[in-house]
Formats: sequence, structure tokens, C-alpha cells
Amino acid sequence: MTHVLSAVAWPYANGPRHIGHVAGFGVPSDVYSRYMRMAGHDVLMVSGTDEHGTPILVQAEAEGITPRELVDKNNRIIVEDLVALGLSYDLFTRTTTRNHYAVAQELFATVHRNGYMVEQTTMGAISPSTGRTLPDRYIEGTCPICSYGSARGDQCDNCGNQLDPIDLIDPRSRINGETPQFVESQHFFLDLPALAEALGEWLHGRDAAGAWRPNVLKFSLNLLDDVRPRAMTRDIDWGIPVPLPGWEDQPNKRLYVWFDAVIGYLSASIEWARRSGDPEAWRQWWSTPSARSSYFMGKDNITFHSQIWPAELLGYNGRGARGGSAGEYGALELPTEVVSSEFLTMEGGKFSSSRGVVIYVRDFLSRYQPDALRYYIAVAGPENQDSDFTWDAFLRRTNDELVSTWGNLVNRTASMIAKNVGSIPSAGDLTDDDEALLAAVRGGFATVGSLIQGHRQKAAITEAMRLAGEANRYLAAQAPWQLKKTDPARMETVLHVAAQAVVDLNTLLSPFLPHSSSLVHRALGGEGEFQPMPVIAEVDDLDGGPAYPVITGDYSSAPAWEPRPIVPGTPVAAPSPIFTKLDESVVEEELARLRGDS
RNA sequence: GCCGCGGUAGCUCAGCCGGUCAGAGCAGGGGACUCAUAAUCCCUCGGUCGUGGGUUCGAGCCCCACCCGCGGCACCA
Repeated sequence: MTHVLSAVAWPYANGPRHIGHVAGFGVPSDVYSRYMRMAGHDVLMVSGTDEHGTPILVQAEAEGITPRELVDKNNRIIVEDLVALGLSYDLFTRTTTRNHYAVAQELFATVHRNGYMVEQTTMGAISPSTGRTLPDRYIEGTCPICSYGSARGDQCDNCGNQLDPIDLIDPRSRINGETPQFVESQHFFLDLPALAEALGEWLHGRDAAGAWRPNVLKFSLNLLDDVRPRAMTRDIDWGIPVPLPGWEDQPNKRLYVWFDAVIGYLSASIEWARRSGDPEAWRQWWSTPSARSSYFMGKDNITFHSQIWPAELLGYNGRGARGGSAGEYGALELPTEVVSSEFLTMEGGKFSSSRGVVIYVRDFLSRYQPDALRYYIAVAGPENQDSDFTWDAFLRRTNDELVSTWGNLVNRTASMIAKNVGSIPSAGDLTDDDEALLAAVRGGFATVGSLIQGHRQKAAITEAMRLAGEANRYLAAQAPWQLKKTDPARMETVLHVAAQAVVDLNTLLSPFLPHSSSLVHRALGGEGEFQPMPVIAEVDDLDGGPAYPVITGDYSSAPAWEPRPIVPGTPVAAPSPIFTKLDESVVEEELARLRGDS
């Protein structure tokens, strides 16, 4: 048994999340975590909402509410959506807790003390009316190269050239139109060059271990070719105060949102431990070299997880060129794996909230089953390359695969048993065909399990579904509905074998389809829930801040990743369908909705 | 421009270290069956594996060049 940290990317709280987001970090991390628990590992799955940064301020202003009101609102929406999807977080918290503030400040202070946080003066744009940093992308003006009138500060969308906002002609703020001021400002920079060698050692070690996806590793190694110090503070009044004399009381100096966001993995682990009654419990995942940690995210986050976060940890541990010593938490383990997904597109194009090309998780789940979405993401998601979500493909995957292949297998098996026996039948002598099916399904525990552990979930669920197909073929070949008249004893044996196959296939599919796994479980005479599910708990801040909702759960009842022998005589009632078949018309309905027709 | 990814049957894609690797699902055509949400099962049509070279006894799989599509290029979360 190993301690396994499932570190899941933190959804940004400037709005609700769409299905592309949960395809990138949500479903893959939950499948992995559920499987690892079933395989007997001690899993700690943590995340939360990321609530600092300029876009939060911009959105709050647009809605005419305070940043705090905005993040409170979106935190709750996101929490509800992730629970509805069945994501089994041990703790899903947020970055505005006092605990998180304290942990982030401890990291910053120690990295600073060790000499990896260096103060520099920079020229940057601020909004004259608010005094806040104006990120490059929030400045627009006329492109000095092609004279395009709406070039962004970081790049011109017309000619594609990278720009420096100070070169823009007639620059203006995209937030409120005012002319930005370019002023000198003091900031702290994470000294990546001083940590580059240690980062390289770590990355090459990960390379040698061989578990990372090649593109993630290559991208990360490329980053090392050109490391520069990177600013970890901002001129902004929303965020975590800089914990240094002369800085902590300045209302317009705050930690950079990404500096504290990645620290969330640690602060959430600590918060989980404090709430568990053993405040030191988090060390089993963070201070133990034999522990594993897997970080799940979309590809846009790779930089922060394969460079910034490990650099923060190395700086904290005092493991860079300047030496140093670890802070009060002691030396902390770097990521074992950075598991990055590519992007999900929508009907051939990028998701775009502003253009309405988007499906929010909430809207999706209001019309379709969560396991249908989970299935689609697992089997057709952006695991290794960008993949496209289309309603047509969703309909086909749901109807032809979930409903017809798997749901129907469960239904026909339970139905025949209920009608002809009324309980799980016992088996007579097994034929070669019987043994072959049982052996194939039993073999799935090794093959499907290792594929999930290797983050090849598409192949894993495809293999599980292939085995379901074998069970369907078995039934067609054995034709128990004919044996009913000719050889009732043999019919019972066949139904016994089929029931055993269904029960074990249900176990194999349950990390992907946790909601329906309980329905299948009960369809064959089981009781209660098969896969434990997350819950929302309203909790008080541990250190006196405002109360907030968290996702948590007791997953100790997770079933073991192994065959479960069925018990003859267990009553089986006539089943009702597990999955809802979709009408062809939903494709056109949803496309109309996307176009804004409704 | 630089870096990376992809280009395999009508569609979506598998093909790890080169040698039954020319595959799967869906769509199309034909048939079987009736337990099951008209679900299931069988058979079948279909590809010179982007292009041109090269290495090799042998290459979707390695090397070079080119064409096409996509993503990233940092203070943006």
C-alpha cells in the first residue's frame, strides 16, 4: 500500500466551469483516485477553487459586486457541479481560507529567507484609477507593426507578432478604456535560474522513471532552456498579503495568483489533516519519499506544475544553487507525475463563454446523466490530443455503447434471472465456454487496472467495454432462453456465469461510472451504494474566517479491485433500465441551443 | 520565426521497443435470434497507413526533405 496524493487542478472562480474543464482535470483524476483506492492505496484527493487574480476583479466589477461576493457565488456553483459529477475529493476547499493564507505566506517567507525570492524594480502598466497592475492582455491599442487597431498588449491578433504593451500606439485599458500608466514598481521574483539545475535533475529523474506523457516531459524540459526570474507579486488589492516587513500592510501589493494557487495542494492537505483530527496526517503524503503524487490538469497549466510549483518547493526545501534550509513544514516532496490533458473542443471550435459556444456542467447535468458525460470524457476525451465534443457523437456513444452494450447486458441478464429463477442461480459443471468468459473478465482486473494506473483511461474503458461485448457474445452463443425448455439446469449455470461476469464488469467500470455502478449492483441483488460518493459539508473556517462549503467524503467503503463471487440464492427482481437512451432529436435541440435559437 | 503535436478504411480513432500491423467501433450491405431500452449475435463492403527520398533482409512504426491541420511561445488565468 502506498500513499497517493491526487492533486487536482483548481477551477478558477470567475464563473461556472464548462465540460471542457472537467474533461481536463475532473473525470481523469476521479477515475484514477477511485481506482487507486480500490487497489488498496491510501489516496488523498485535494483541490479547491482558485479565487485570486485580476480576472476575478474584472468579473466582479462587470457584475457590480465585490470580489468576495463573486467568489462566494462561484465557489458554491462549482462545488455543487463537481459533486453532481461524483468527483470523490477528500477535500475540495478554496484559496480564500485563512489556512491557505498562512500556508502560502509560510512558503513565501521561507523561499525568501533561503534567497530564492529576489526583489527587482520593473516597469509595468497600472490602471491610474485603481492603482492595480494591468496585465498585458488587458491592454489594447494600435499595433506598432501592422497598425491593427485592436492589438492586445501581449500579442497582435492581426499580424500575430508578440508585443510589449509599452510599444502600443494609443494604449487603453480593455477594462474601462482609460489610458494605462507605465510606472516603476518593486516586486519579488522567483529566482528560477538559481533553481534551474535542481529542476533539471528532478525532471531528468522523472524522465528516467518513464511514466510521464512524452509531450508533457518535452514541454517541461524545453522550459528549462530559457529560465528567467518570474514575478511572484502584483500591484493588486485582492490576494494574499506579502509576509515581509514593509510589505504586509501595503494594500496594493499581493502575492501573484499562481504563486498561491499551486500552494493549494499543500494547504488543502493540511486543512484536510486538521479537520481529520490528526493535524500531522498530511505528512504521510508530503514528507514521505515513498509516497506518490499525481497532478491532473489541462495543458495550459503544465508550466505551473512542472516548473513554478517544483521551483517553489525546491526553494522552500533549500535545494537550489543558494542552498538554504526547509521551513517549518520540513522538506516537501516534489510531484511524481504531472498528468496533463489536452483540450476539448466543442463542435469543432474552441469553447468560448463570450460567444456562447459552451456547455456548462450544470446545464449538461440538468438534461443528461452524469455517467453519460463521464463515459464520453473517458472514452473520447482529450487524453493525448485535442478531441472534439459533438452532440452527435455523444448521442451515439451513449446509445450504442453505454445503453446497448453495457446497460443492455445488465438488463437482459437480470431480467432472465428474475423471470426464470427469482434469485442468483447456482452453477453446475462449467464448460470451456463458461470458463473462458469468466477467465477473460477476471483478467480484466490486471489489464484495466494497469491501464488506469498508467493514465491510459481511453484504452482502459475500451478494454472493459470489449469484455462486456464478450459477455453479450457468450449469451448469444449459449442462448439460455432456449435452454429454458431443453435443459433448465444448464440455463441456470449459464445465467450464473453471466451474472458473475456482470458483477465483475461492474467493478471494472465503477471508477468510470460510479453512479450507475450502484444501480447495477442492486439490479443483481446487492444492497446499498457500490461506489461511495462525495458530499457537500458546510464548515467553519478553522481559523476564524467566514464559513464555506467543502466537498468531502468517506471513501473507506470503496470496493476492492478484485472479483466478487456472487452468492446463489440472493433475490433478484425484474430490473429497470440503468441508462437513459437518448432520442435522436436531442442533437438538433442542442445545436439549436448552441446557436442561441432557444 | 521557434518549439511541440497530428495527418492510418466514408466518420472517430488503436497500432508500445521495426518483422501475421494493415486493425477496432460507427456508418453501408446481407443474415440469425427473441432474454433484453428494436437492444443482441454472425457475415460482408471498404485503406498503395499525407508526399518524395533514405536506412534495413524487412518500415504507418527509424532518418532527411516537403505539404497540410492544430497548439504553445511566459508574467494570461
